[in-house]
This record gives sequence, C-alpha cells and structure tokens, in this order.
Amino acid sequence: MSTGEGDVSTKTRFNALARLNIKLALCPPGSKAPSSRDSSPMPEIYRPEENYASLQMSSAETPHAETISPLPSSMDLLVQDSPDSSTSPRVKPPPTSGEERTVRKEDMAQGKKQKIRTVFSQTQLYVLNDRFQRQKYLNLQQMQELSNIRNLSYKQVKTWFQNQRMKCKRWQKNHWPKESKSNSTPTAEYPGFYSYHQGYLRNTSGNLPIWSNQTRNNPNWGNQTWNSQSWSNHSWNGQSWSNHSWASQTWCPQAWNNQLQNCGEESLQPQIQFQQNSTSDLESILETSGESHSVIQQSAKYFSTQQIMDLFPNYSVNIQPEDV
DNA sequence: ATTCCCTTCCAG
DNA sequence: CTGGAAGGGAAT
Repeated sequence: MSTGEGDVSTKTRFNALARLNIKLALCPPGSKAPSSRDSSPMPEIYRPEENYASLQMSSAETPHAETISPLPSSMDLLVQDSPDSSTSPRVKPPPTSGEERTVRKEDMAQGKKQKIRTVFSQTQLYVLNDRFQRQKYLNLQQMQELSNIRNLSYKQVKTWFQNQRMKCKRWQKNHWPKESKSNSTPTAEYPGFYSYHQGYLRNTSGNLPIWSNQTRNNPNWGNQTWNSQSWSNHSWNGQSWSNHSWASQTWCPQAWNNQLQNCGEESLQPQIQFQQNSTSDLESILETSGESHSVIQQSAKYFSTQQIMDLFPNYSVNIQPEDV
C-alpha cells in the first residue's frame, strides 16, 4: 500500500493533441445541460501527485488544498479537478477551521485512519463506465492510460474497476440466484451503469439528460457484433490478463472476460458511440489522437461545456461562460 | 504484482 | 440511511 500505485506519468499523447489547439464553440443542448454548477465553485478530486503536475488544467484552482488528514496512503492524493457539475468531485468538506466536525477522534486515536471519499465527476464516471462495459479487466498499461484521460490515479482506476466488478457480480447473483444449470452465458442486466444518482447519469429510469439516446446506436447492444472485433484487435499488450486475470474468475468467467460482454445489455443502451468502428472508447479515440478533434466536436453535442473540458483538459476550448 | 472479498466510513 | 470509494487481508 505504501508504495501502492506506480502511477507513471504517461501523459504524452496529449501533447500532440494539445498542439492542435482545437477550439470549439459549444452550445450545450438547451444551454442548460448540467447547469448545476451551483455552489461549489471549484470541484475537485483527489489524485496522486504523480500525474498531477503535468496536467495543468484549470490550475487556477487549488484554492484551499484540502488538507487531507494524516492518511498515509492518501498522502499521494491531491485535490484537483475541473469543474464538472453538481456531482463535482468535491472531496471532504473542509475540516472547517473552527469546528472540526468531531472527526472521530476516537477512531483516529485508535489508529484508524480517516478516509476520504472521492466523488467522481460525471464525465469521469462516463469514461470509466464506458470502458467497463466492454472490458472488465484492464492491465496495468490500460489502467494508466485510462487514468490519464481524466486525471485519475492508477490506484483509483484500479479500485473503481474492482468495485464495479464486485457490484456487478453482486447484482448478478441477486438476479439469477438459481443458475438453472444453464451453462450458457448468464446474460446479466446489470443496470449499474449510468445509474449514478449523484449525477445526471441515470439510465435505469430512462432519465438521461446529457447523453440521451442519440440514436446512432446499432440495435445490437451487448451483442458481440461490433464489440468482438473491435476488441480483438485492440491488443492486450499487457502481459497476463488473458491468462491469469479472467481465468481466475470462478463465478462467471464467460460473462467477465468476454471482453465484450457487458453486464447490462438492454438496460443500458443509451451510450454515445462516436464512431462505431474500431474503437468506440473515448479514451481510445483520444489516444489515437488523429481524428480526435472530430470526436470532441461530436462530444460537444452531448456534453456540457464543463464536461468537454473535463474530458479534454488539454484542449483549449472556447467556451461560453454560462454558469450560474 | 494482481485479484476477490469484506469492511470501513465518508458524502449525499 | 444508502451508495460507493478506499483500506486491508488472504489467495494467486
């Protein structure tokens, strides 16, 4: 734990992108997308210092470097993020100089460390979910790349994926407790994706403010139609994920490793598919950086200004300061 | 090193 | 109170 994440700064591909210096004129649908920028002026998330430095982002922040408690392993966490929305990943209400909300001194005294619960932004969750849908296990490199996309630490990505797997697994178990010997792939309908009540994402009830069904999706969700091939050539240059990782999944190997198997087929169709060819991943697209700017333009249709900035921190986005 | 699994405990 | 990020332990 101490050493924990080996967050090697791998942010390089963005440099190329940054040069493009694409400027977008965004017009959020209804100009009210995630208006709820509300109170918290500078949302932020924790992230390891390793990455922290390079991505300048709206550096203006760092207003009050949240003094994170004496958390040993959270020492590597820094606060910083771009404004996103109401769900802004703000962390830990400031200890409030004056009234430390009784920070469980007893616990601290007992050696218990104070936890800080990060709240990921919508866009971060979107990227993560988007990836998780088609890939349940990431190798080191992939996690690092993913973490760089949105200023998350490797550790956070890893933890998030682990938690997602457990959540999905739990959900599945509850929904097919009796695996009627059906050896076939347990088509789970894990509705967990996009059901983050904290944000606007919410698929379960068809309440998708931002990236609602933009059509453009092929009816084959959860089918290995486009998925299978897209991932097969996506190369797992990582080492052992194929062997060790998913082979060890005892409870439901097929569902998991199936890089394409997504836990919630019909339940989560709303998803933006910028280009439904080789890679539909936001991150993947970004990495290729070639046609990235079209992607951004695309995304501008569905994301709010803040979200765009959130997703493409290194782009100079021409935004209209529409905030409340 | 990773994973699963359970637990802890904060944020909403 | 719940959801979920993170801590920690055991197994691999």
